[in-house]
Amino acid sequence: MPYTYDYPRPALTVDCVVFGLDGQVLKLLLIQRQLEPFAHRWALPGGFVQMDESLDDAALRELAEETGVQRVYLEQLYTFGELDRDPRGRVVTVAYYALVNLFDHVVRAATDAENVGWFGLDDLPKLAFDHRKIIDVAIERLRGKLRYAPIGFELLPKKFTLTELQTLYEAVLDQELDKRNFRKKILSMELLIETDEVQKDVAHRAARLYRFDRQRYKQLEKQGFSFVL
Amino acid sequence: MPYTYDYPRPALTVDCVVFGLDGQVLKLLLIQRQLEPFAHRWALPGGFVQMDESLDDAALRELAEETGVQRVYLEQLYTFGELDRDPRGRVVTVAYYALVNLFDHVVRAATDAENVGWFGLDDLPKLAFDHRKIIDVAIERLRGKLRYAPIGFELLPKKFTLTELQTLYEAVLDQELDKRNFRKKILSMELLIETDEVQKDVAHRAARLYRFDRQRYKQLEKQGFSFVL
DNA sequence: CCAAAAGTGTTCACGGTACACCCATGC
DNA sequence: GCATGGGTGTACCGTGAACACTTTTGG
Repeated sequence: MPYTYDYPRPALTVDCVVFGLDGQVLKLLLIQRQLEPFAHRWALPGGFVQMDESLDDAALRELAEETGVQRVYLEQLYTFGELDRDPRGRVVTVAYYALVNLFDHVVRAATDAENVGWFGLDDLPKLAFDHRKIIDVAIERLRGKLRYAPIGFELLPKKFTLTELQTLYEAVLDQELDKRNFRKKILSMELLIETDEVQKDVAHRAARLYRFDRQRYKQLEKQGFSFVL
Repeated sequence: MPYTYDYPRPALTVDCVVFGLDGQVLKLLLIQRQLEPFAHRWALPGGFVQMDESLDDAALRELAEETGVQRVYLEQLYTFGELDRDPRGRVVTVAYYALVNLFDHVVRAATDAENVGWFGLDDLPKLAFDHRKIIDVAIERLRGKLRYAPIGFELLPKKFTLTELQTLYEAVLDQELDKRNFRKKILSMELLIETDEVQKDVAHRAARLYRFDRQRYKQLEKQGFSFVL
């Protein structure tokens, strides 16, 4: 036990709230804990920050280790430091949220996770620690940010239809949107590239596929443009 | 050295970016460090998180101890955890930002601060650690939030004139606003209470004083109202 | 009576919203 | 040919933006 300090230090962890879109439904990626405390309880993927990695790196590492999810949009959410949030003692956690296309990521449990799974927001199991609270903060942040930043695209495949995009907005914001107005608005921003492909294997007229023009967004952003939907 | 752990732990600090309005100018509260590293260099008030206090409490305590500032609007900003941000080793800091009315707070240096002072944003001294970067993030956040939340009032005295309010917005957002439109907009929200007092000791027509109706805002907020200016 | 800032109304353009029908495709 | 979702245009209204003059007060 070679690690001694002049003053006591809280332990530092990271936790990840991973959102994924499953068709029409927004889901969350949870792991089932193998170890105490809260063994067998579902929880956010996360773990201790190591000395040789930044916080962002720690979040990415834990996510990959415990769930197999890699290369995701990740953003810091909030740092939770209440005194009683972990029965083992003082643990401060830096929470992140991530957005992924659910079908791009085959999840698999590993290290100290005995199981991994996607859960609908209205169907969450009982959670370890204060993870329920962290999730609530993440949902609030996602809702707030979706309208003012082009982050919804992270939840979709690279090529998507306008209806998929609209459905995503409706799912996250939990309100219906007018199809014509939605299309006019999003197309008028000129941030979507119309591909020459259409949907396959649908039992009706196939919809056109679009890509998000990230380059163009970055450029417009520099010129003071701000995304609003 | 009685504090021993199985694994190494980063040290955990809090730092506060305190904004204060000095007439027309937005200023920042800095302390001059007494101790190494960066002795005599200017820095954000802050310090180590203790085991028996939450992060918020730590921020408030450090602020009071080092600068004498108390009872402020305080909000968590971001957590900085790069590997090389402190020459003493791995230190993660949870940054906060605070808004105060500069004239309400007589600052005084104490504990490990050898000096305290207000600095205009365009007139900041060379800063310790990555504090310059933290400040940049705080400014960006303040600008972003000012238009979508009624936090500007925290920078003003309890009773203020509409011109003072407008000047504050102009100072923070760094853009001129039309007087008539500004007044129409802010008054139409019905969040200001017109007092029966006017300015004193001015060499021209005295302006009416207003108060922000916090009660009413909280109520409207519950009903889905959102502040936009 | 002059300087300085307070206070106030109207017009115009644009963007958000509401709304309904035809089109293409697979079965 | 029919069911299913894809795709489109227009009218109205409200809000944001532009803009200039009168009023009050102290010195």
